[in-house]
Amino acid sequence: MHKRISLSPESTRCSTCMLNSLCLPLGINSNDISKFDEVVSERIRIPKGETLFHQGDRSVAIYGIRSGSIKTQLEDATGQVQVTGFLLPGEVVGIDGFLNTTQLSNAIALEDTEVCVARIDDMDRVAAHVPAVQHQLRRLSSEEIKRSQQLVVALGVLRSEQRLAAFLLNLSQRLAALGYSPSEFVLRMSREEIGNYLGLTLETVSRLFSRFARENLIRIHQREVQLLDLPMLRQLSGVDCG
Amino acid sequence: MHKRISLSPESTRCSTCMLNSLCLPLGINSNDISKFDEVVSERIRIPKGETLFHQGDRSVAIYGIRSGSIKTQLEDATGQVQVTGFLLPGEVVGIDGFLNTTQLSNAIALEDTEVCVARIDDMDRVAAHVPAVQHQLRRLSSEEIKRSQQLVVALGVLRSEQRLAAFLLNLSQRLAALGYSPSEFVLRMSREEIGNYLGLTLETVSRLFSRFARENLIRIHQREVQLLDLPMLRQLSGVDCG
DNA sequence: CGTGAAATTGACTTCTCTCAACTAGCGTGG
DNA sequence: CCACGCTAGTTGAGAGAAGTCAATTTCACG
Repeated sequence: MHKRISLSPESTRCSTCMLNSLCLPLGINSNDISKFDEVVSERIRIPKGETLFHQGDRSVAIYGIRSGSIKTQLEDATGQVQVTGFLLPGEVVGIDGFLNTTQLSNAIALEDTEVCVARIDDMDRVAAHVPAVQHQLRRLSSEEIKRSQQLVVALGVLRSEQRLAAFLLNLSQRLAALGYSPSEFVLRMSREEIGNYLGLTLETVSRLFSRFARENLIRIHQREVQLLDLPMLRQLSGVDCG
Repeated sequence: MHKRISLSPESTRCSTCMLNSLCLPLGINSNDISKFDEVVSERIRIPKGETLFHQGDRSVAIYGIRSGSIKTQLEDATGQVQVTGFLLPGEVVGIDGFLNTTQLSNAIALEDTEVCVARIDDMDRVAAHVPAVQHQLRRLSSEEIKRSQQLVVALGVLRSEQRLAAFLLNLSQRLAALGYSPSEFVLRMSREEIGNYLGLTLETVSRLFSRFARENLIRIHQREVQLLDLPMLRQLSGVDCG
């Protein structure tokens, strides 16, 4: 199993975490936030490429990402992979499993990653008498469904270039929310992983990056991206145009 | 608004409904099932083509389908449509909205349909002191995520023929659970709606039906389908092959 | 500095869409 | 009851998008 870090009183807890306004305790006031300190008992370190949980595992917890990043993916019997999400710090992994008794997806670290563990039975116990926590679980479930539905729309109605543009914009926006540059970042995933997320081959992803660069929409060198023309990318993605 | 039918004591209630083992009260024992009679206060009739709720509406209830069928779809600003599901009797519509404060999708009747209304505040009130009901809501949320993820996989990794085969098999299985023939049924949706669900054009759907018929996998005449070769369809869908 | 994985690029194939013509079936009203 | 018109569905031809296979290139890492 992964390296577990028990949280001593002097460790960073939810109440003192920089990410608490984005992560598990989102929208919970400072009185109730301490309830999360009660629930989040430990952290786990997951080295790059290692699995946090497997599809089919009994669900024991949900995980707030403290640093690093995680991909979730579904695998069928034939070994075909559909990546269902790339999660960043402050985001929560394992909600789909929380609602079920077993995990629906695999969660794999894209880089060395640290996650805060909120055990399901602790969550349930606390939620029973803290409506804010209950509400939070519902919000997280709703987010999960929205994310999934967004992906359905991308795969169902967008063309490849629109999917990739929307993907870059989505990342940009989420990184901005974390205080990073919205226009310059490093992709933590390979072309193949992007392809498995967007329902495209790695070659198509690579060609599109090259084309976007040729059209001066982005600059890209390996995994370093710079978004040069956000308005044009937005228009291309077809998400907002009327 | 739609025709509302208040439920008098002698009306069919959850406790006496044929569908109760599939619908809202699934897996709830006969003691607790009467709690649903408390929650399900009325039924609504939705004529074919009419909308049960719109994307953006404040969520007030979840709906168990008593008869008929419903499609749910997302629409973006450009009017592009992604159908996210076709729901049959005994299935529950509006869970995504239940978790949110507003509806995420539109729900439209494919034929004259009757739904049982479980108001969210009633549900929450009852759930607070009936764990079985709470558990049930979680189960329904989980089902919703699974459904959505299944669609993601279909759109992301399956080819058109596999999508359509999987679609037919899925319908077949759900109809069988209702006691209908798994091999002979009537499609309640148009080719275009199937296309909008599977991320294909109506022409592609039509061509695939013709091809399946030519290959003696199915027989199809307008909306009447007969599945002639279930094993072959299963193999084609790629869902189970090793 | 060499090796291997990841990424790029090209040539070609295949799948799906688009546009268009045509057909079948259904409902309405004369 | 039939005729008309409308909608849904089918089919074909051609275009365009994305996939496949293969050859390089780049870069990270030992």
